[in-house]
Amino acid sequence: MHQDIPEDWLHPPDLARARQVQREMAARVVREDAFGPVQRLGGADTSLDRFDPAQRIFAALVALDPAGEGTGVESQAAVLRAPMPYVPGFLGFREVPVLVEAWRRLERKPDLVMVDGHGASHPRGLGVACHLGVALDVPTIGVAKSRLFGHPDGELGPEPGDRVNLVHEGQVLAVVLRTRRRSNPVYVSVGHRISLGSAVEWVQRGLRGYRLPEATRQAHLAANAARLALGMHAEKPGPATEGRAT
DNA sequence: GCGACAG
DNA sequence: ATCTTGTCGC
Repeated sequence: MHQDIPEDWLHPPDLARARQVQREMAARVVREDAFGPVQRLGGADTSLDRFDPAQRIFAALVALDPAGEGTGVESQAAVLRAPMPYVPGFLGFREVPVLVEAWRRLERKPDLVMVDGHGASHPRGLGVACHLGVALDVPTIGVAKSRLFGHPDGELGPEPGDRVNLVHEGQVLAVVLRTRRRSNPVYVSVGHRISLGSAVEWVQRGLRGYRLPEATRQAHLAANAARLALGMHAEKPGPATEGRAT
């Protein structure tokens, strides 16, 4: 029922092709609200150990009740060998494949997903949040903890709720949002099938007293837990080292 | 040529 | 991204 994802969208042969893919996929990003009632809010994040000789990346996809106090409804994890090293601007090619695997394991798919990382606030308009959203054709929001591209419009106020636009050549790429007093801001951007205004609203609505919205916060904890749990098993160096989790 | 550079 | 307890400040 779900179309297959083009091979190059997940595993381009080289960086030149990857860059080309990003431009193609960026053209498919929908920056308007295109989703129904959010009965389940998703959170996506990955975890890894720099020194893992197996180069594994653990992913977690969690589903929460948007109105709940953070109680996760479902959580799925997956692990894959890193397709490529980390290169700023190409994070999607490292994280999306394993995130897609975790997504497929969810029994019931979230209606909107908050991804840890930038969305459209990216050099070519395809941060990991857009990448995942377009690949799955699912509504996503990018919630990053630091800047990648563009510059803050002005000075950010100290109060929770204060915000400034992240701009580049007159275009608004994201909203730099103060979610907590005395905490660094988060960068909220369009992932897919949502407007920037709605993205910011959802992030604010998803806050539960921490710097990050509960969805990505829980995803972070789950990805970490998956790594610590599954990471104990001795990995086998095989030709096709593709693992699973749950 | 020199910085900047999500996770 | 991750290694890590207590501790200083609001």
